[in-house]
Amino acid sequence: MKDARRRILDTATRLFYAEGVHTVGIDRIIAEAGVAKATFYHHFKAKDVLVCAYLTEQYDLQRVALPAMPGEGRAKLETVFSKLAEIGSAPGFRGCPFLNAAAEFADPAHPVRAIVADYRTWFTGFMHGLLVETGHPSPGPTAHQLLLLRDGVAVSGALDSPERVRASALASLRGLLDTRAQGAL
Amino acid sequence: MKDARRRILDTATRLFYAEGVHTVGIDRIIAEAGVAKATFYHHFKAKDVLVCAYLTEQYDLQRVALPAMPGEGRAKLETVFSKLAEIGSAPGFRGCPFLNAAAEFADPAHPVRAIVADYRTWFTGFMHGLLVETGHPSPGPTAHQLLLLRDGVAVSGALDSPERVRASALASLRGLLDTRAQGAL
DNA sequence: CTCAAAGTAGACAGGTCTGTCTGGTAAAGT
DNA sequence: ACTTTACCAGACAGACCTGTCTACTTTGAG
Repeated sequence: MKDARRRILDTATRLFYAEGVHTVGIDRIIAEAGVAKATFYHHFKAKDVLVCAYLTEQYDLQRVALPAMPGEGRAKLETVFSKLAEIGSAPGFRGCPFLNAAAEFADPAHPVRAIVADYRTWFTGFMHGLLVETGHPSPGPTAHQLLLLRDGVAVSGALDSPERVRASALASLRGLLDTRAQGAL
Repeated sequence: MKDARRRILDTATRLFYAEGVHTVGIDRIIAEAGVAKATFYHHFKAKDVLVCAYLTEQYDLQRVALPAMPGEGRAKLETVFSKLAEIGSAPGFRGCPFLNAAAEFADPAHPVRAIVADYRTWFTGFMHGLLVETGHPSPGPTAHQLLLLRDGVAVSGALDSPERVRASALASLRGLLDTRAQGAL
């Protein structure tokens, strides 16, 4: 079967996300994916490579899905955060895969951290673009504030009761966009 | 020496925070603390107990330090977030110990997660109290929004360049407090 | 048809981890 | 003087981890 690599990556995605990268071993992945160990190491030179492949795929998925959401400018911002809050309050949500992975890899020089940094840079730029569309007076600082909000939604969705997340996310978004105190102080 | 327990906890705090809980082993802790293995297991029945002691101590420290900060009501809120941003942009900052620990313990029933949940409940209540002092019209939802902001500051301080964190934290705080769109939508 | 690529099963080496245990020392209270 | 408590040094068991290896089978392209 040609889809052994696909099965490995799907299984790893499920287990890494649900239980963490370090706690899930290769033996578990190959057992649940139904592949032999040699097959695994044929497709992925080491476990770290698999972890990077997992995160890169998540990055690629978001990079396609978020810009494809409906709306323009401010409406799209509301749609994006509404969707983020919906995901973050859904059952099975275990936080942002990038934040969870970064917490498990303390070394900032690790390749995993580079992928996380790339994702964050991309997300901030995506926010910046939408803010420029709306004619926001300080898109740079505000884009970073929206990154903070995104992180808060992801963390709180994983750790707190999910009911409040959606309301807080949208209220915060409006607070950040409507205030007159945008700049640094 | 009676301070073996203290040395163990100090060493564990330093290593757990800097490198993560799972990646730091008992052997490493006892070596750097300069204690025998039997001494370690005399004071802490298991590694998990040490992890809980580490987090509980961090919780206790914050529970004392934050309310003791200067100011009243809104001024205290600004002081608190200013301090959080300062810590979050200092060298050596590796994120919030509670969030990092929670990311390493996927099981919500684990004792570590209970400590994290307690901390978050306490922090939200602390915010709520300060908001009530300021006469804020919707202290409940806003307190939760400030929890999200706190999470964002902690995460971004660990993963992004620290310069922007302080400005974003205070601008976001003002945005959340000054907006007219507080409630759920 | 042939042959390389991709697959299976599973043993194995070498390392790390937690937690237990033995054995002995030092100090401190009673 | 005695006994308990805390401490040190380090061996050890048992589990688990990653990554390599042998040996064999399947499959698909040329």
